Amino acid sequence: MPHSSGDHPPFPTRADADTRMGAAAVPARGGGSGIAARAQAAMRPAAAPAPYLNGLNPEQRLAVESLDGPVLVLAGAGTGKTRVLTTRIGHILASGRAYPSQILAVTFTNKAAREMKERVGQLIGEGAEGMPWLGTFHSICVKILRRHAELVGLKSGFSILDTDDQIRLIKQIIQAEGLDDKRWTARAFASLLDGWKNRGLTPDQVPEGEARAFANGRGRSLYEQYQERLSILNAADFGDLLLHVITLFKQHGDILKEYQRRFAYMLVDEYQDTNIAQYLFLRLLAQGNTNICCVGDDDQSIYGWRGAEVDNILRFEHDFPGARVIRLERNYRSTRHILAAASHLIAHNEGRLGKTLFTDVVDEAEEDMPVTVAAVWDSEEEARAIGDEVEALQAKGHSLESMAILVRASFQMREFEDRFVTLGVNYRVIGGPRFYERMEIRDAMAYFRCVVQPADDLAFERIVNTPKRGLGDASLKLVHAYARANRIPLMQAAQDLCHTEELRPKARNTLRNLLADFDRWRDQLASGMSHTDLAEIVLDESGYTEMWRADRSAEAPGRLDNLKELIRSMDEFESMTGFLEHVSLVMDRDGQAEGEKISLMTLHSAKGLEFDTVFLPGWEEGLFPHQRAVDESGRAGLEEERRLAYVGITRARRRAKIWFASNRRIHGMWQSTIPSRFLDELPADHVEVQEPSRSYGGYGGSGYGASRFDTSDPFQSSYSTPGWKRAQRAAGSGAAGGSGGGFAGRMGSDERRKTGGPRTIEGELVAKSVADEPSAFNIGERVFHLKFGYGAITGIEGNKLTIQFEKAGRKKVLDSFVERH
DNA sequence: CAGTAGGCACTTTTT
DNA sequence: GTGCCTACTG
Repeated sequence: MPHSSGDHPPFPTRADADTRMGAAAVPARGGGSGIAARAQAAMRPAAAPAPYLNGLNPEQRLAVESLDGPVLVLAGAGTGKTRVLTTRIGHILASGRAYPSQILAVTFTNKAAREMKERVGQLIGEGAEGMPWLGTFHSICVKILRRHAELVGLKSGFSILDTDDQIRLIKQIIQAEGLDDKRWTARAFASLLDGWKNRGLTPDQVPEGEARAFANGRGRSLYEQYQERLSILNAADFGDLLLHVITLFKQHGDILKEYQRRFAYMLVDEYQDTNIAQYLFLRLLAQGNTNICCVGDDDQSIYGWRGAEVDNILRFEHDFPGARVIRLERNYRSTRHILAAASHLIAHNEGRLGKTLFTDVVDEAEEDMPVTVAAVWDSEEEARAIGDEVEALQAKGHSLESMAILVRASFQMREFEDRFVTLGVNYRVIGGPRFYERMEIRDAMAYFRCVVQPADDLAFERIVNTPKRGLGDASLKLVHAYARANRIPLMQAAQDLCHTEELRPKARNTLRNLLADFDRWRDQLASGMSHTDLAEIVLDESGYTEMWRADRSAEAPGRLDNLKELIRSMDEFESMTGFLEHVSLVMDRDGQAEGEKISLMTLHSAKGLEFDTVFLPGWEEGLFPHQRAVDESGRAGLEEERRLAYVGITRARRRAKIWFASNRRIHGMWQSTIPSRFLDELPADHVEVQEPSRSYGGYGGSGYGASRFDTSDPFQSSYSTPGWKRAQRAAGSGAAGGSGGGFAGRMGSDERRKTGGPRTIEGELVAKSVADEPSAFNIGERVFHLKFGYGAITGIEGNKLTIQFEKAGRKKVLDSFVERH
């Protein structure tokens, strides 16, 4: 369908209005009933161009209308990506090209799936139910697998293991192999396994070298045993959901063909986050039908560490011959300063497709604010200063909802929480442990699983002695051995053992009672009791609720609340089984929106969100970019950190405020830090360096730190002057003053550490936390420390010193941060 | 078998 | 500094 350039306004006002109005912490919603009505109108036969296309800019429109063949939409931050996706679906439907059931639309998270469902629903004017194949990779794969489970060695009712179950299962296998489970931890193997599955590797496909590297060459055999156990348990882990489908497609061409035929159009959101397995899945389907549209932003790929392959998006044109690449570069979210800062920063990455974002967004209410960078003495002052700014903005009438603090690592959150509690500022932490990952919820779920699936060994193990019933290791070992010997589920083994003399009478009795309980609950469920009532009965009669009621700890009441909430949420499901399936796939819970609050989260969980004001604390070498990312992944790691910085800045609509501290407590020890290299990479024209506040120097301005600090770090003193960039570069090549640690070659090559010598790669600035040599200091020596001043050494462990400071009290510090006096 | 003390490690997180 | 896991002891 040819499109003329005259039938839409040059500047799409709708999306613009959306970003301007929304103060809420959610992506701008597109359209309302108006669009729905227009979409419906569009479905009537008419010669006029479909009205739902009206608000789109030329590139967006092209992306919506290029329906045939592979399309890659490179959508920069804030360029209306979701809108394109949903409108494209609407367009496919409205133009009568396919039925809703013929469209495969995959997202990464349940949240994204939900949002898309909602928006498509609005667009086409009907409930979300019309799109059975809109969902996450995992939920779609489960749907496919349930139909063909037998072909991959499962039964259709297979259960899905969560990470917890997975770890416990691996631990059992490692122990059964007689391996040292401290040297070869279950956690380590789990992540190895995860990596393999992310790459679509079945046990026989794991490269020899990698398989050998674990447990003295037994990696492959462990993987095989693990899969065998899963098959016996009739269970699959998250990785399997994709892997099994890939195997299924590869081994059964007829089935693959069926799905290729079924999916007339395929859409993929956040393509830069796909891993190899997901890529293979798409690739197999796209072999029969090339109408695949992937939307993503290579600059926002921040999940490489969990298997995402930026390469998937970088290689798209190669992988899908004849692909059309459409760039969305008009940004509807941020002011020019924010966009310029982000673009300039990300331009330092090499491995990218390259986009040039531009914007017309202006903040009329205030003068166009440059991105600000502010220096503070330590993390405490950072929290104090940001708290002050939050209150100042609030006083000017800005809502807390429009602000967010984005940190690199969750340990940074605590100080802000403390500060907000003190100030009485309402805050909300986004991310963190999910509802269904809480201990009490998992325990409760395990009870339910045992009722529904008597063969669910992992669930049974979890609750057999929770609450404490006196069924300890000894008794459990017997049950285990018996179950394994007879290849039967644990519960059945327990049943059998109750009729023998092997168990101690007390344990036997307890066990018999527990099994009788489960039998009774099963009967009740079978005889028509509602699953919510049963759930309540199970938790009460098992003594589980009582356990928490009797618990005196602070969390106990909250846990009881969570259990109530769990039971309440079961109402929405038809059966216990339906509920369990939902929970294993949808591990999140929305809600908690009440009240006006500032949001506190990691940079990772901020992706996809936007706020008027974004605070970005902790821009220091070692923390951001994180030392470990650089150490473990070299240049690639650094580039991913930079993308994270890009994501952080581009979350801001109006104000982006960056902070760095000169001192931070890491692993319980105070360390001097220097500003992040990312600060160097911001364009001076769009950045304003804030003068250090009066409190700079900490300790009530006693001054002993500040004066010393100024002279000891050339970069610091010059940061607030126009020549700050040059000054910092000078600091890079010259002496690093007393701030400790070698400062070798900022932005060096990505070569791994040279053999021998101290670790000084890529501007290693965080001192080593392990001692290579005995400390040069002695107990009793008088020393000087930048942050704490003078003190005497009272203890030494390697390079860690315990010092009694004259003003600051007793602290543990690294020896490289003090000097003799 | 259960409660407690010392040891260790500690980025990011979805399904 | 703190939380979590393990090993020891009552």
